[in-house]
Amino acid sequence: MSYLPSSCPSGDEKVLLFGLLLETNARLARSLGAHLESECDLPLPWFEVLLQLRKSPDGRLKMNKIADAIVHSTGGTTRLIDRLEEARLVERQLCPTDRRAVHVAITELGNAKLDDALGVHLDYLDDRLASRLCNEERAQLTTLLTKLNAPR
Amino acid sequence: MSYLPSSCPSGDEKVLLFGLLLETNARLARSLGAHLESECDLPLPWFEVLLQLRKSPDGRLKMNKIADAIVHSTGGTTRLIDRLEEARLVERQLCPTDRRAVHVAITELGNAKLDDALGVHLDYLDDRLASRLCNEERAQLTTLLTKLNAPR
DNA sequence: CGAGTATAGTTGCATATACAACTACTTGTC
DNA sequence: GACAAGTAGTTGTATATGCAACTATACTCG
Repeated sequence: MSYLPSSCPSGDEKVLLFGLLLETNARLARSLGAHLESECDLPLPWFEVLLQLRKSPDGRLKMNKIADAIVHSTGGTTRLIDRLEEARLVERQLCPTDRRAVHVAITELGNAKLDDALGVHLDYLDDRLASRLCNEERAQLTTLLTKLNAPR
Repeated sequence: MSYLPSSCPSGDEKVLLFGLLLETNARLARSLGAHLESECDLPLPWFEVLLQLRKSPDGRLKMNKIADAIVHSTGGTTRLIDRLEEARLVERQLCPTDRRAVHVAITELGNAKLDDALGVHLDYLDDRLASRLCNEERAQLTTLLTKLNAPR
């Protein structure tokens, strides 16, 4: 036995938009992850960490900043950084002003790996982003997502 | 020791847009998941399954359609449906025309749960979507994501 | 200064998911 | 109609992640 749709708005415009966002993101993340993994042997979360470190002015960030930037729990981030460190792509450093804190710094090997991965990523983006959205549309999307992402 | 950014384009416009998409999605999914979990005791993936079933004209879908719709592996979907079935929110049914296939149908209890969750979800969306993007912006976003999500 | 509170990070544990191998069934081809 | 190839779903196994409890350090206010 199955039951037919009730009157509740499963087809509501906002619900659909939200679902579309989840789905689009999941597909893109999955295909990028597969690319990076197969061509650079680099899991997507590792790539995200390296990218955040590169974006930071001195190539290092504290654990909690990384956790926030990549939207992981701090516990998960600890383990993720463990794995990156074991692969010599980053290293933990003492924070001179706060002995609780840890600086995570990208290594030379990490930078090389990231350069490699960025090459693959840019190709991927040309294929997957630029071929579907023109410059203006991408700018629009950036604006919209920025609004959506803004804290209240 | 740490190494400074190389010349490679970590700040490229497309790279940033992609990162913004990942981050926005992760934050939204996380906060919605927490809401649904705390207010309806319903994990987000369960909600996604129920929603897909509700959207289907007769309230049932085959395993592989579900897996595709929610962007999971088929193995992962098997276990997810196991859990939903154990909670009596869905049930597996024989497919009369293909004995390999399984129909997953939403139950009365599943429908009730979904109604409940949709209420919470709509409130969430008002707060989180509608307060940041006006109607026209949401329509724009839908268009852009649809293009981005389109198969090649 | 000392007690209480807040913050940074790690760890034990539970769980969700992916991947690959597998079974069962179906479809196409000769 | 039988064999080959393809498809639907499940299962074994490995792993990544979250949550909650914990340790260690820093801050605040009397």
